[in-house]
Amino acid sequence: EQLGVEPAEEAGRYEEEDAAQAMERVEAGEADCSPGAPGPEEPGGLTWLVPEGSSSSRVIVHVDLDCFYAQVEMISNPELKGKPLGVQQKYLVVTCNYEARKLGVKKLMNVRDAKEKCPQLVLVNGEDLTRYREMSYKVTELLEEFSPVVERLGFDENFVDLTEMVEKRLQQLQSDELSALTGSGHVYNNQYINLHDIVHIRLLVGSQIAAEMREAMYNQLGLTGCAGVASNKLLAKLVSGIFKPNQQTVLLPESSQVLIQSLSHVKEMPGIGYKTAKRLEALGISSVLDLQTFSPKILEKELGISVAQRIQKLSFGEDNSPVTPSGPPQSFSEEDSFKKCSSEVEAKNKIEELLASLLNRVCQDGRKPHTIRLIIRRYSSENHCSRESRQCPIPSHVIQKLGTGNCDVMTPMVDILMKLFRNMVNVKMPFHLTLLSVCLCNLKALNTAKKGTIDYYLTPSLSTTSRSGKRSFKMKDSHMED
DNA sequence: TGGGGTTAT
DNA sequence: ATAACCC
Repeated sequence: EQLGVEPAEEAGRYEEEDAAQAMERVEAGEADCSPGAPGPEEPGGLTWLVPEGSSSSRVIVHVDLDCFYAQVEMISNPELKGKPLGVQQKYLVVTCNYEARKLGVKKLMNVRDAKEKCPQLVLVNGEDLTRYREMSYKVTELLEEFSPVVERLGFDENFVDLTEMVEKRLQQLQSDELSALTGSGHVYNNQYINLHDIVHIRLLVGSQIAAEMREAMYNQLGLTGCAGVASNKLLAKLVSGIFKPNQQTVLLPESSQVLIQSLSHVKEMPGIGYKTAKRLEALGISSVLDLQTFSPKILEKELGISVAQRIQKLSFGEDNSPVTPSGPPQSFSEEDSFKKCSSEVEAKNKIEELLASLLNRVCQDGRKPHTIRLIIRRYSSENHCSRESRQCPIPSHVIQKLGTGNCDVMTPMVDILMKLFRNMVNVKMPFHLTLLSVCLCNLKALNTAKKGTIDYYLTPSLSTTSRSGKRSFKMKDSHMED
């Protein structure tokens, strides 16, 4: 899968390969992409080519795992490998492996339709996300080893800013190695590579790193995926999907217009969602070119200056948003959907289940949530996706009990949740819910406050109760609650 | 459409 | 608290 050796029309062939074969191809590729650059004279490295970071352009990689849930299931149970496999949540096949896709199964397909299309389809239940979530974080952690700036997008996608790493590698590069420099994977649009162009060079080095990332994912975690390398997140994401599965593509700047113009509708642009696409449609905007050429003033008036300016820049392939390190999660939530819940007792039982799982997760995380939220969805024929929520601070005495083994923290928290429930739902009237969700958020690190510091005396658990067992002075409640 | 996530207002 | 976006 060395640059330049793969004509686009051959890409389909790789879908027949298994992951191991494809990986072997990656390693076995022959150098091919050098147009025969002149050997730079300076023996020390390439710093002469890069005048003090004059190139402000970035190198971003988007890493996208192939049918992630299905891959995790096949690792859990290798007997599933080679069979058409779907992952089921309720009555939906939320994702499936490539065997199943070949037989006509699509993502988010109804189980009935899928079974009709593909009677041999093997289904596994994927409503419990625990193993997917754990594997997802292993991937992110692996990528963080390459460079700490990793942004998660869902469970199966990550952005990594490779700019600094590429700079370092270029400084290490001996000048005579430049003429032999080769990227890895496909070049979008089969574009000609100019090794005199520092931007090309940097992106090629980015593609080498991307290949190393995919290799590490396969060797260490057994996972395959795609990667896209480009100068910003939008383009990296768009280009990562060009050759699938288990392949990678680099976008050189001269082809960015070809890439974005290849989208058949503005809705395909990441950042333009369902609502915005509908509003654009009402303005007669459906293609990327429509959006590029639309009056900015009118667009600002219709969508607000923020959205208008952002999406119009996106339509030109411009995206200056940084890769924001995700770090640990901001919230933990568990939800369950169902046909009907119409009694308080029923709701309480479901809420207890959700909360019990959450408490395990939050306990493992180590940080403590300071806010709890209950979310419901009411039955209604039209507005299906609308949800309502109520949240409140978790009392500090409950926070302190979190993670302390046999202490019953369920009872006070269920009491809080049921108050939130009755605040949203008039239980004296008939009701019909189709979803319940509990979210623990506003996570704060454990007390690292040291004795003798201000923090120590302002930290209720340390300065009042835990030292002597009795309060040495009284804290104001307002300091102890959120 | 499921079972998650994020940020902006 | 909701609305938009992402998977």
